[in-house]
Amino acid sequence: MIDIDPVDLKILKLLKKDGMMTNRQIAVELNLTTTPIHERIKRLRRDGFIEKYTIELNRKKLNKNLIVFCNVSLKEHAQQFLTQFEKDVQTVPEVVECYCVSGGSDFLLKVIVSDMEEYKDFILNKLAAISNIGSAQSHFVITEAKHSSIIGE
Amino acid sequence: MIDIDPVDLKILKLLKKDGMMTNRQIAVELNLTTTPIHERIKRLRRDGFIEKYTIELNRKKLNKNLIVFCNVSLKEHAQQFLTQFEKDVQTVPEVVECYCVSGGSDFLLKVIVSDMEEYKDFILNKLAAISNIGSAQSHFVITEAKHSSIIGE
DNA sequence: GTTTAAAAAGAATAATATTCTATGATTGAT
DNA sequence: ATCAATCATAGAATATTATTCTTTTTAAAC
Repeated sequence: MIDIDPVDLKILKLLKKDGMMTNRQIAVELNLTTTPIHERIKRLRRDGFIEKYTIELNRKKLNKNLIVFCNVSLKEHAQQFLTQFEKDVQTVPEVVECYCVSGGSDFLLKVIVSDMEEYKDFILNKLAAISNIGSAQSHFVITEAKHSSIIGE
Repeated sequence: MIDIDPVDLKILKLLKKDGMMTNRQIAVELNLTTTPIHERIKRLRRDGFIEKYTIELNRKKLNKNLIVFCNVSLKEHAQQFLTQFEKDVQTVPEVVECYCVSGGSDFLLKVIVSDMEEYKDFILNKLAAISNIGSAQSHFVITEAKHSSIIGE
């Protein structure tokens, strides 16, 4: 696994900010021509540094205005139960992220819904439907104060 | 604020999966021609449903293999202290996300670093340097079991 | 100083986006 | 029921951009 150089890092930062930047725009920004930019991006994609191109959606416009972090503990902790929970959680669209964590609980879920009523439905009909749930503690997001990337802002 | 129709939603899902899909590819997928696809995407961008085009990076390749959720409580809770903390946290690159939450603590931070040593440095030299910190409790991510979008998988 | 390899430049071609105009369908009013 | 108006889509022409190939420059090693 070879490392990336400062030029690669600058390209990644620019594409993170705007994935539609043309090779020419990037080239101007970095005082290069389009060819090396094109070759570098090709390599960064081939080697997996860039996993994919995607879009960022506006939660509010799509009527998903409530974020809740939910700490879940299981009753049984044998491996089969842990992996079963991870499997079950895949099928619940409200659960956007799921982490197996150390500390107070077994899993941390990031849940995104439209409002409190939909969250109630999630807890009562989706989460409770999963077997082996011991306890669940909800932390409602009041403000999303920061949302950045692993490479700078 | 007008609503989006099922065709718009399908376009958003396709672009979420692959932001580099050409209008023609999307058109073939949805049994349309390139023009309506182009017009719809232009509208979805203009109206803010699509916030931006971007790339997804590979954490491990970039040597960011440790995710930690950190519950932070402040000593003082007057508004000025809350907003000051939110401001301070912006300058710390290791903090990728920051939420003001209800429940046990004031803030939930998502921290991404290369390893435990870098996390130690974050706690001792970055977080502790911020004023008004009452307590901080770390939850280390063992497994990232799910990572999806607000529109389906 | 010469050789070698890597990176970048330049130019030509292929693919795509973008715009303009035209057609068909739907809606609302008379 | 008919007409006008609006909207979504289609088709075609143009402008951008990506991509590839070849050449030139740069840097390092001997």
